[in-house]
Amino acid sequence: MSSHAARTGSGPGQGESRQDAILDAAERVFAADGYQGAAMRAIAEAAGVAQGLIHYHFKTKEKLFEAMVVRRSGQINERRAALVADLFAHGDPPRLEQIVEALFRPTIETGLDLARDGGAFARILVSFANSADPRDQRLIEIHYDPIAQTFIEALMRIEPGLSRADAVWAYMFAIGVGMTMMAKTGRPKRLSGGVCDDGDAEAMLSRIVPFICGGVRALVEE
Amino acid sequence: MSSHAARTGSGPGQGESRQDAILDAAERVFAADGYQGAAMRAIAEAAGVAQGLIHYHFKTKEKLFEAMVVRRSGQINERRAALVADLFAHGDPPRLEQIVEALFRPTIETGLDLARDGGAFARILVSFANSADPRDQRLIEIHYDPIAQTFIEALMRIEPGLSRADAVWAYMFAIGVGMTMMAKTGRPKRLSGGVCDDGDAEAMLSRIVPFICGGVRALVEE
DNA sequence: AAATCCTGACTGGGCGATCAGTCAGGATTC
DNA sequence: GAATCCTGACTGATCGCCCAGTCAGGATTT
Repeated sequence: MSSHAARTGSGPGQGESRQDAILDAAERVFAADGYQGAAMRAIAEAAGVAQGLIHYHFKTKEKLFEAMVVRRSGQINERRAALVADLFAHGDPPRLEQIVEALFRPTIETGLDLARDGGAFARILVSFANSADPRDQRLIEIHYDPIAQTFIEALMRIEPGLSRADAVWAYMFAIGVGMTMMAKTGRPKRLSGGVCDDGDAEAMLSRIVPFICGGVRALVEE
Repeated sequence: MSSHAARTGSGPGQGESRQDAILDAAERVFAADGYQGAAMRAIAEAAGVAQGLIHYHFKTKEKLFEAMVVRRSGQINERRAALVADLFAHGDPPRLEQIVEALFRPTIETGLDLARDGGAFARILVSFANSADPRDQRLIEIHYDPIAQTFIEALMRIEPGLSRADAVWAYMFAIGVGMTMMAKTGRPKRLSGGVCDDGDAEAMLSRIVPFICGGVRALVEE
């Protein structure tokens, strides 16, 4: 019964390959248990494959993690870049609010519309974006610094009063605020007696966007 | 050479006890390797004690971690509460900027003036404050939610236009921005070509405070 | 001498990684 | 067209290592 099928053609796969199943499982287990806490055995079980197969395809735990990051960050950052490019493609310059929205929407939508992981990748992103570990920072540098520069330049373009240093800080702070949304700790609900829900991405965005824009404009005025 | 001395008095220790040495070492190792990645052996070695002694004093790894959190969060949050109380003790209401500064200064000063750990606890705080793990959230709830409520109420007092929900979000976002400072990833330096330094807490605070205040005021105006 | 502090050897278990071997099916040979 | 060869996907048992935690007993304090 456990057919070897899935990848029907001979060329580049179509349909859900076993490799994709492993990456999906890795996303869930890494999100739930952290990098160190995630066991290759647990990932194999979640993917419904033998543990050996993960090593066959990805060689090591570290490379599996990187492959997982590459897949999702590629999807998300291509979408982000496209949104920003669109905003500047037309005659009139975009509003700051639109830039900030372009920064976050792809992340939450990629986390949500796949649905099978419930924002698992976002949680992984939170923990390793904040890591000082050189291994994690290398991944950030390769896969996230380029899109960061795109946004930093976008900020400078529409807010000419912003120095490059200010724009870098503004970007970092914006990401920090976004972490609040992606971490999904449940703390806002606790602190507010149930009113605030960090599971409702849309409601959060409607607060995050004005908050960040207000912060950026305050830096401009300094 | 390796005297067993250290604790000179008889009662509750004065001077650096072995327990404190273990907690200091735990702070450094947990910060460097994460909770799962930190080995009791490594902590024992860093503290210069036998591994068995850690279990003698703290019983389990989890309880050691909690003891470490309790010690520092106690120091930091008492200072934070005192600062906020001071701000409201006098006739005229404080400025929003002063509240935000009271929120962060104790954390960076407790992280820095002990100097022996170079902000190790701040980094631990970042990783477990963002954790969705119930074990971590329980610690946050017990040791950080009360002071959070204090700040949320302070925000509402000086910005009457802020609803409770807005104040909770504002607090969460502020903490998110503060994470940027505490994580010390080195990313700002990379993104800015060396101009921005997340190791310079004073320089960061001078940007963080206006950014957050601008964000809060933007929420008020909505 | 009682109590507390402390050590270092030890244990069982879980870890990442390895590897010999199975299997399906495409290519090659006759 | 059938026997052979070959390859890439996959399994499950296994390895050596390191982990948190234990414990018997030595050292030190009171």
